[in-house]
Amino acid sequence: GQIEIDIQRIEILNAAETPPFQIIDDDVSEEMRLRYRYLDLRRPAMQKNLRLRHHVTRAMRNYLDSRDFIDIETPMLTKATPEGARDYLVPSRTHPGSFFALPQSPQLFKQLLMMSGFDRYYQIVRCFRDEDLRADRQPEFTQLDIETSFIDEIDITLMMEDMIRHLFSEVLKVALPNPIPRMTYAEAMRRYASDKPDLRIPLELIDVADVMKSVDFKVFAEPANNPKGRVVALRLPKGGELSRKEIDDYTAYVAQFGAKGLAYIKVNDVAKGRDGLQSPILKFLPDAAISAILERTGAQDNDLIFFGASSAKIVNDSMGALRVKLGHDRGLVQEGWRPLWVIEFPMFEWDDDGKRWAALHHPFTAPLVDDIALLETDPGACRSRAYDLVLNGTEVGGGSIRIHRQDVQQNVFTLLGIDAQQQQDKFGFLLDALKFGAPPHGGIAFGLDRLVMLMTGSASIREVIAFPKTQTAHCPLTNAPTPVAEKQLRELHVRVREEKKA
RNA sequence: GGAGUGGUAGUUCAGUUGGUUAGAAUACCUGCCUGUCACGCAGGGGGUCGCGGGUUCGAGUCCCGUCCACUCCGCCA
Repeated sequence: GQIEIDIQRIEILNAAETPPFQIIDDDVSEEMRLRYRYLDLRRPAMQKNLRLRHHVTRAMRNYLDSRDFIDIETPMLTKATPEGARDYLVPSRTHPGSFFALPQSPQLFKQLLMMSGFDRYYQIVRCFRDEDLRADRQPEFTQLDIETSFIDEIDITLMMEDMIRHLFSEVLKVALPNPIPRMTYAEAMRRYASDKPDLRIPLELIDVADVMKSVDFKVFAEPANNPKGRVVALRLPKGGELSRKEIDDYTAYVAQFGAKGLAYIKVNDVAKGRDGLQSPILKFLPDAAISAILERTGAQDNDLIFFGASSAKIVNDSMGALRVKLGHDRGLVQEGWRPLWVIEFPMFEWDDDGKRWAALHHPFTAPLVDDIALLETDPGACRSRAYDLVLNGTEVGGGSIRIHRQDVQQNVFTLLGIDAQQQQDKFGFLLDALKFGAPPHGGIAFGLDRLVMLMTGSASIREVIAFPKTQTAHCPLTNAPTPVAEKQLRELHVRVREEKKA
């Protein structure tokens, strides 16, 4: 009611129908919002999100341009890769029976550009992965893709964190830590059971396998004595307030990560030792184990101590997730921005289904110089020159120094179970290029959608993408994907199986 | 592929142990009011209770299947 308009003349440029929902109201279902996305985008919150996204990409370009990076485009129609995510395929009209793949990332092209002498490349580029969706995963997403030559992991991460600080300072007027702290993968897994720890949550896991080795409780003793097992304690301050139902709900929560149960000890009066505790598992634990647990966790009156005991994978998956859930449920998440570099990832992880080693990052990642000998002797212990940038528990970027020597690249391919013939078929062009004086190089890719999601305080990347897809990778606005005319399919030499037709 | 939550008027939702004609708010339509600005007043229209099947004398409600949306697991080099 602050502006009064005295109308002299009125001309109707276009009549508007009543919208299907009240645009200013926030409480419309997401289904409706996506179906009428063009109306939804009128809302101030969405206008703000997309403008902030623009400010972020502008600040990225300004920063990189001032440091002599150049923006080079790479193909959208490219080659299907044997590893990694499922590809989106595009049939070729001119090559019957052959298909392009949309890029999962411009990884190999940007490495080739290093071999071409473009020693500072960047691109804000769409990537495609035909995998199931999540709140922070869309089948097409945007990344800031970067590659540089003659640089090591220290220098590139320092430059990149400087860029991220620049973004936050320019766009949000927020000063991020300088330097951004670094933590090895091993330490992150040990303390947080996660390779992307949310440092805002002041809860840590404590290893207790050593005191559980001889307890008369198989659930703890078996993994405590198994080299692939892990036994941890997680102290929840004031956790004594939890009801039986809440504890049952957490047990169900960890079950989805494969945990068979969730043991706990309620600490009523720590000064009384065993008598001050309450737990179904107390009878299995000798006094030495109990005092070690209380001491190491720093237990205080009215705390609850949870236990995870199983294979290291299940313990890490379940207790790492429980730590985050408890942090949110109990209001323990601290305010602010807690970026973190996670470094020295393992090169490989064992793929139980395929019975082979799989690249943790990607097959072009260089091994840590000190660990090169382990490639031959103990691949599982070999660390890589990979680094991830984690922000408040979300992976916002990841990269590595790459392999620039053909023989090392071939060795890694072989270790990954890619035989000589496949190496030539799938990556022959890379192996050839590495012969002609490939410089040492490395790079990183930041997930633009996730970064902007965090910067806008959004719960999903759909809030920062103008026209996102639903969980079934469907677009409610255009109804894509749709069947196509038989004529179109014939031109593409594609036949659709009858039972799959609508 | 799996687990969970939800699907009822244009929209957002309520709907009890299965029981008469499925409600509210808002939006919409008509009339009145005319210094309103979330106007107000009076009246009105509007429902395949996601879809299909079953149980029952009777289903929005119970059972089975299925589709859609969301969250998560698997998956995401």
